[in-house]
Amino acid sequence: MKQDQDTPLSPTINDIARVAEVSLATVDRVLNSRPGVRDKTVQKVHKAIADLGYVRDTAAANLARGRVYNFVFVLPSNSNEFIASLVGQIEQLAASLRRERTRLSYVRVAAFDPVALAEAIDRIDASTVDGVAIFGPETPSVRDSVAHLKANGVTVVSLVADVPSSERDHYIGVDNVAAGRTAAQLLGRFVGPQEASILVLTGSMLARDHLERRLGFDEVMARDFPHLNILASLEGRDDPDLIERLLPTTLAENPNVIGVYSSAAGNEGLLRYLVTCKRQDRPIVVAHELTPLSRQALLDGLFDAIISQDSGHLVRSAVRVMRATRDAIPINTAQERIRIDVYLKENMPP
Amino acid sequence: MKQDQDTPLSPTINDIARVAEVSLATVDRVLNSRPGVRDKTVQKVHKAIADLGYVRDTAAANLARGRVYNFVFVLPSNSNEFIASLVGQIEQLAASLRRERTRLSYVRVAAFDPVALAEAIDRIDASTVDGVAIFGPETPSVRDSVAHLKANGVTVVSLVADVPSSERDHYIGVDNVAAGRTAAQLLGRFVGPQEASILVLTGSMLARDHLERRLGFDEVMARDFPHLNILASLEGRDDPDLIERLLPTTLAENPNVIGVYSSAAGNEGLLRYLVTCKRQDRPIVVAHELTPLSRQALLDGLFDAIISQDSGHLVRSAVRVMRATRDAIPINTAQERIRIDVYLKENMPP
DNA sequence: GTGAAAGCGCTAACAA
DNA sequence: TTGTTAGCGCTTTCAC
Repeated sequence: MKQDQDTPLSPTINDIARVAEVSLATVDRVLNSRPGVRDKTVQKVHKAIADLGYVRDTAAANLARGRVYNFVFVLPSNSNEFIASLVGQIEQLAASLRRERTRLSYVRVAAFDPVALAEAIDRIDASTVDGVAIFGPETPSVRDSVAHLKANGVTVVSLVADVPSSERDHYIGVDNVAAGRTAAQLLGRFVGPQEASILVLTGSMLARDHLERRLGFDEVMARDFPHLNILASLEGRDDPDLIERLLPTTLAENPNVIGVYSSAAGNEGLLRYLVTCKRQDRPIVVAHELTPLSRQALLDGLFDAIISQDSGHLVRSAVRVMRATRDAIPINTAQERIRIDVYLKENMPP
Repeated sequence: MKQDQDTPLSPTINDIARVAEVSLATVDRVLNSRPGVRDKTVQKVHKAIADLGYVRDTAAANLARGRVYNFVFVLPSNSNEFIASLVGQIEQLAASLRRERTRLSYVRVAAFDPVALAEAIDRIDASTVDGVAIFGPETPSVRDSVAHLKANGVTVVSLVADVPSSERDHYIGVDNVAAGRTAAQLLGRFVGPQEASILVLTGSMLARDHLERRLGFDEVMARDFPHLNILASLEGRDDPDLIERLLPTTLAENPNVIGVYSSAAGNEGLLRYLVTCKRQDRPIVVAHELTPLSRQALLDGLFDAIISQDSGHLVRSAVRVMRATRDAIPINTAQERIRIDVYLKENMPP
């Protein structure tokens, strides 16, 4: 390519029709692989497409079709900052996507409740909805509901927590095992070489993302930091109050804790505990998700690092992937890969 | 919004024309703020737009306009992996943007050479090019060339290294001061509390990005790690061979170096030196830009962390910003902010 | 099996 | 100052 400033106009279906000596309608039939065209004609058209290097103008196609994309997000109803930020991103993107014939909406479902989730999925009207992005636990009933949606031609992606055995078209979220590994590497390096204990706060071992993080964390801790003793997880159910209550007891039983990995939501409870600690007794803390609270904690030196995933990217990526799946065009996997972001107070976005 | 599955069709200019009791052409004139419409009529149309909540369909507008975006990237001609990856991203995106009426091309210009850069910019044909993304040093002659382009209606963005005083419309790249700060925080924590020296490798102090990184680095080192002695920068001019030659001398003169911050390109030279070190003598290394070479170094334990910026994101962002500027539609600053990525071997993309 | 023609939402001559 | 009309590239009846 290099500098190619002259702009040879792209060929259109008119050019193809002319070259292949058929009508526009026939070209269209071939392009959309609709039936009712003789094999020989199909070949002619394909040849013309190849010869001219034709690429279809999706915008024009969607305009003609009158296509309006309608996507629904299904989110947990417990409201922590991460979910709130997801909601905010959906609403913001919904506004700006209006000019692109794309409608976004969301429904909320009780957290950690597979039955409610399956019901919510079943309530989605497959005739008006083009795609659904689901953030929730995976169970057989959920899988059935997803399969049913898909059978009705709806695109389904999983969000934040994958549901690998289900029928989803794509997973939009980080590799949670790798996120756990990253947390371990960071925390292990930050606490230094002394022998001591590490506390892991988790949400629910039913949540696949939480489980995977713990797996990755343990793996790297065992491999690279054998002098550290990893305590059994504290299940906080993403509930700040519960966490605040559980922490003092656990830490009293284990006076040797110099590091904490907060692998789920509920940072607020942890922070309420941390501010009560004397400066020099405070453990090194690695937590998840950059939110107003955790960013302040980073600034204040209460947290030492944050592992995060960009909620804006999650939402935009979900929409792009659902749209591309709908249009049967390829997706840019590099662009859609959700990064495991590492934030220190120095590289936080403003 | 919540669940809003019924899809009320968006109003079109036809609806506005009907409500405002004017013709399509008049609505169009108002929408594009073209002259020749009575004030009163303008008001009527604006009222109808507001009442109906109209948003213009950009795809249809571009189709009708027959608009084809033509963007040119100006890149340094010295080829290190980072620039190679930028080129790869441009070529890849160019291919996929064909379906979106957008043409991408690039020109290469001698690195660290303001005169050549200004000449290259002057050679760009403002009548066929809609936007230019420039990665290069800022000098008065460059500023003049940029101003000239802009005067001819071309959108100009700076890429990777900002040129704040010039006339560019936007800067696409990381905050390099913050990147330097991040490197310092990471390196300072990783090397531990012992008194020792840190070596900083830079490219050229003429390059604004390199300079800014050094500033940020020094700032945090002085603030948080006063026990570390930061040596004067080694200017490697992004040249692996030069770096490989300079390193042994410098390190012999400063036997106490336990950490290296490689703040520019030329990692290859550093690596050639590192493999010759005995395992236990190797310094802790924080480098810039995730590339095939640096990712392997991370895996091999030769590098301890990488500060990076996503080349795919840079290129996509540049294109989106140039397009939005051209269409005078708002840009999503959160989406266009280039992250300061921190990579450990655990969170590298595959 | 294939083609002609109308139309998606918007723009741009050209008239009036 | 305003309106009419013919497209942009593609899809979709409805004929043949």
